[in-house]
Amino acid sequence: MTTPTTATAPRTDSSAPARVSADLERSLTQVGRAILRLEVPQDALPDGTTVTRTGYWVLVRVAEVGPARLSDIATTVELDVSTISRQIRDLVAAGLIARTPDPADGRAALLRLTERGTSVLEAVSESRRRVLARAIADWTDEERSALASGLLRLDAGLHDTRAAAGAHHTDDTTDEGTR
Amino acid sequence: MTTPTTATAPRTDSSAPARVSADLERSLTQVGRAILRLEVPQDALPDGTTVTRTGYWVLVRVAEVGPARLSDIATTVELDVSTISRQIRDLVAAGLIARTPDPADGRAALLRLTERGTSVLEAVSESRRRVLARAIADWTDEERSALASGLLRLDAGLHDTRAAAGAHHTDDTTDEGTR
DNA sequence: GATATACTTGCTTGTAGCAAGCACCTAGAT
DNA sequence: ATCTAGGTGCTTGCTACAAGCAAGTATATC
Repeated sequence: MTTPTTATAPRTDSSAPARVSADLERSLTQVGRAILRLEVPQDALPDGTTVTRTGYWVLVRVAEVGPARLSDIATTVELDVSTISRQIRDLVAAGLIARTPDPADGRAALLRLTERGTSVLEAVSESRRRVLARAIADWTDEERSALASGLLRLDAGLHDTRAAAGAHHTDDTTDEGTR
Repeated sequence: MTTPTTATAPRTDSSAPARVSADLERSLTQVGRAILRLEVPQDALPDGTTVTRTGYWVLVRVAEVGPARLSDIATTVELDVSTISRQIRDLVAAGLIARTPDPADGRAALLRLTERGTSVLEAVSESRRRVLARAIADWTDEERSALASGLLRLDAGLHDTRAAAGAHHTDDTTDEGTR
């Protein structure tokens, strides 16, 4: 890292842009792993409830997109329907999500958080925010919001990139399969 | 930790710090998922080689910490030795990592990248950087390096936080098990 | 009735931790 | 110097979660 930016590129072209790009790749990967691993402090949950990492993320999205069908949720979280199907199955069993038949389509069901789901989601988010808060305790407010907005923007960019790739090719470029 | 808590009640927040904190949690989780999912474009690899997400990350770290023992690598990537053991096993089988007996300790082996490992690592990083580059194509250099340094700093903070937690309790707080 | 869509389920692969085991290393007691 | 006890480095068996693809079922739509 270090990114001292001092002495603007003493070396050659491999300088600023390339290094920043490498730093980004490196730090994003690292932070990404750290964040994902940090997920879902179980002690923030009531009694016998258990929420997995992906389960948490699904709760977040269901809360955001309101009553929605399973396939819509799959789209917003960018995971396969089958993955979401199982997640929802478990969350429904845990009483965190309610499914009501879609009046407009007998095949589909509308999903929404239950009250319990809402409070569990809030508890988990709160707990995660606390962990995060500790990690950025000595930052200034500007630094924090700069990072937050940078990330939101990056996310949007990644999303667009992927959408564009999908549109052209339908295919892959790093798709998931990893097979 | 000097909670900002500018007067405002903890509940019904919407005050700047609280919102930034929520934005961060939200965007980090999202970007983290996106990044992890993006890993390892297989078409960037030579012939029949396959590298998994975690495998890539292990390569990165082995390259960084030079010839090192398995347990050291496990420490730097913050994963269980058993997980690393299997990853290394596969990477050795793929010819990307070489293990030589540690002259100082008959139980251990020193791990380092092979030439092939180095070039595979480079190819994958390069490819990932390209994807990333597309997502931030219209950013200014300042914005890019601001994000990169913010992330590096955040990562350091998370790392410290975790270290501190571990020191106190040995415990877990969200460890992996999620059982 | 034929085709398309919404969801589920079976299978496979990868990720990850814990626990138990084996091989080797280090020290202390004899 | 030797043997034995305990510690350390790594591997392996087991479990659980995560996620995609493919095939199936049920419902919609034409």
